[in-house]
Order: sequence, then structure tokens, then C-alpha cells
Amino acid sequence: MSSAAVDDYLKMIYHHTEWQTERITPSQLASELGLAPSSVTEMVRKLAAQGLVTHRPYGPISLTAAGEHRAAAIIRRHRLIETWLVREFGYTWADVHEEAEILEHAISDRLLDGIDERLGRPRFDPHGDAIPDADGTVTREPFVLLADAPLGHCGRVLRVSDRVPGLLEALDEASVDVGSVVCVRGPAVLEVDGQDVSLPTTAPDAVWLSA
Amino acid sequence: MSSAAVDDYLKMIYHHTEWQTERITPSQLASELGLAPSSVTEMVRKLAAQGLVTHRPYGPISLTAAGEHRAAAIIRRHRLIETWLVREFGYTWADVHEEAEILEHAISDRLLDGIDERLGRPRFDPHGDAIPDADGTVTREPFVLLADAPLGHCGRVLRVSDRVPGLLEALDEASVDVGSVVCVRGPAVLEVDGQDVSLPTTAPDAVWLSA
DNA sequence: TCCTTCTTTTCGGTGAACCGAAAAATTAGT
DNA sequence: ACTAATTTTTCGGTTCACCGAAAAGAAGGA
Repeated sequence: MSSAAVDDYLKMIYHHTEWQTERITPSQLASELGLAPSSVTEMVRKLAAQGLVTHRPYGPISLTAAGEHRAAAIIRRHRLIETWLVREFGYTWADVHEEAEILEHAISDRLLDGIDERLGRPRFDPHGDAIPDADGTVTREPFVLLADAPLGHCGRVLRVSDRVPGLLEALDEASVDVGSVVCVRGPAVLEVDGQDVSLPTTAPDAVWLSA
Repeated sequence: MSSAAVDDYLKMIYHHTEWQTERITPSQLASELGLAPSSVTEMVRKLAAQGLVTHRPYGPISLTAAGEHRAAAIIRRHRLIETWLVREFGYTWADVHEEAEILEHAISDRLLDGIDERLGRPRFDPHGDAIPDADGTVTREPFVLLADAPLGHCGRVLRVSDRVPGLLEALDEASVDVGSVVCVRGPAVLEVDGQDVSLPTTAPDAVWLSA
């Protein structure tokens, strides 16, 4: 019924709306999957026919309830596998992705549950991203993008995108970690432990705080 | 370069010559893989073109040195994964096969080595079958098929085929296990712990003893 | 040997997932 | 509002691994 390719599409679409509200366009999807736009058009039509996605010609793509449920299951696999590789096999965060990308399509539900159990049924992966439940439910905490947070807002750092190169290192330098409590002092300035820290100009769109 | 399908073919061909000297025919290969004969013809030609297999039209198929090396690597993956699932996730021998069948194509060399290390670099799987080394070397002990063993020959049970239905249970009943020392008393009669045990008539072709 | 039977190959065809080039639709600039 | 640039779709084509039907080859029996 499903396939590795279908899973990858759903996962990407889900991923895109996890922290942003904008729906994904075919060209974004194509570039994130590393595929030609024409391939995306074709596959999106198939997904729509299966009721996993809604899409009218030339418009953006979004998941149906069924598609979202399926996507959550795949994200769950991916994040559990990543957590497992890091915790039990000493993988670094950089190494873990490509292995998980393949294993998420190969591991049975039974083995996945064995891994989940062995890890103590974690709710978050090492990046701080939520691991959906086995039933597809996602536990989400209210959040704001740093760019959208009002001046003076304080909250825990919930997530830092790994797509902005160098950002993780910059935050590390300022000893800002996932979980740290920070306050917004300016467009790209945070107060951390009473000290003001300036971030790269790309940071506001790549850091999420609890609301 | 390789693919899951190629791996499956090589594995089957290897498997067939592991305990028997006869080379495999296209029709046997087709039935063991659950494929149409025409599919086998086609794939075998591709394998031959890649130098993994030798085959002249209407003849049997055998692995080249390169093919055998590749096959050993796949068998290694398969058997390590099976061992791991049994030891660390409580899989039964019956359950383990289909999961390993998929994972053997998905796990990276790095993760495989992590698993190997965690298991203490085992040389045999729970069935008693040898696990090839990482470099493709297979440690084999000299063996005889029970059907070929001379009367009075004594040796350890090295392997019992899981293809003869009921045989594993029959041997279990007689408390003959992989590793047990037995002596040949007749065509289908073994001496075990000083007692004579009669086996089903299918047994002599499905039990291997150390030479 | 010749004829039948069984095995293997050849041949045309399928579905999945991809591609590039060209056409169509949308969006943006002035 | 109209043209230019961009995005999306359409269309024909590819590769991989499979299939069934029919032809070709090998093997066995009288």
C-alpha cells in the first residue's frame, strides 16, 4: 500500500508544516526531496488520489487527516531510530540522519516497539523534536518562532533548525541550548543568564521558543 | 551498484551450495525466490554480465569468486541480524527470518559493525550456521552429510536443515541438538548418549555431522 | 532413433518512480 | 493591464524488476 517514496513525500510535507503554518509548494517539495518538479507533480496526483493529500492544480499541497496520521507514523520511526542510534551506537547527530532515512522504511512495527521500549519510550529526540505516539498523536507544546515573538517575551528554546549552517555552533558558543530559558531583547538579540547575546541575522527564522 | 534483488539472488545461490555440492538450476532458483522462471533468466544474464555468476544457456548457475564474496557479505548481514534479533529482542527463530530479510538490505556497514561488536563478534548464528567474517572469509569446519557418513562414524551435529518439516521437532524429542555428539548406527539411526534413536526417512539428507 | 515431456529462453508487456523539454498557468514588474 | 519571469503541468521517454505466453532446447522412454 505504502512505499518508501510515498513515505518520503508525506514526511517532507509534514516536516514543512510542523513549525511553520505555510503550506508547501511543489517546487519546495521537489528541491527538498532532490527530485525534478515533474516527478513531484506526478506523485502528488497519486497521493491526492489516495486521499493522503489535497492539492488543486498550481496550488500548494497539504496533508489530509489520513496523510497526517501516516506522516506522523513515519516521523515517529525516524526519530525513534535516530534516538536509538545516538544513544546505543554512539552516532553523532550529523551521522544519524542518513542511516535513519533508510531504516525507517525497513524496520517492522514489532522491532520499532522493541526499540521504543528499550529507550524507555522517549517523547523527544536528541534534537528536542517531539516523537509522535504509536497511535499517531503528537504531543505539541504552544510555541512561537523567534521572529514572531514580541519584545520582552521569555520562553524555553524548543527547537533550533538544523538547516541554517553554523547556527547550532553559534548558539552553542553562547551556551544557548535546547531547553534554555531566554528572553527576547531585540530582533536578533536574546538575554541568556542575564547577558545579552547577538545572533546571526538568519537566526530569528530558525529558533522556536515556548509561547 | 548492488540492489536488494541482486542480493537476494546471490544469497540464494550461495545458500544452495553451502551444504551441497550440486549447482543450482534456474527453475530451482525461481521456485526458491518465488519468481517466474523468465525473471530468473533475465536477472542471471545481468549477474553474469557483472561477473558475479557463471552460466551458459540451459546450464546450471554458479557463483564466481566475486559473486561468492558478495554473497558471503550478505549472508553475514543476514545471520548477524538474526542473531541480534534473537538475543536482544527476544525474537523466536521462526519470527526472525522475515525481519532479517528486509534489514539485511537496509543496515549500513557501520551499524552492522556496531551490532557485531555488541554481540561479541559471534562466529555462529543460533542455528549453528557460520557467520562469515567482515572480509568475506568463511570459517568452515569439514563436514559430512548424514546420508554420506560411513557406518560407525561419530561427530558433532553441525546443522539441521529447517526445510524438512517436523525434523527439528523429532530431533528435539530425541534430545539431539546442534552440537550433540552422535554416532551413525544405520541409514537413519543414530546413537545418542548410548541410546539408539531412529529418525524419519527424510533425515539423512537434512543432517550434517562434523567429519 | 523419434517423439513426448520438461526446462529454459525469448518476446512483448506492466507498474513504479524517476527524468528533461516544451507547453500552460500563475505571479510580478512597470 | 500587459508583458516578462517564474512555477507547474503535460508529455514522451528511461530503468528496474517483474510477469505470462509462446518458441526453442535438452532429456527420457519406447
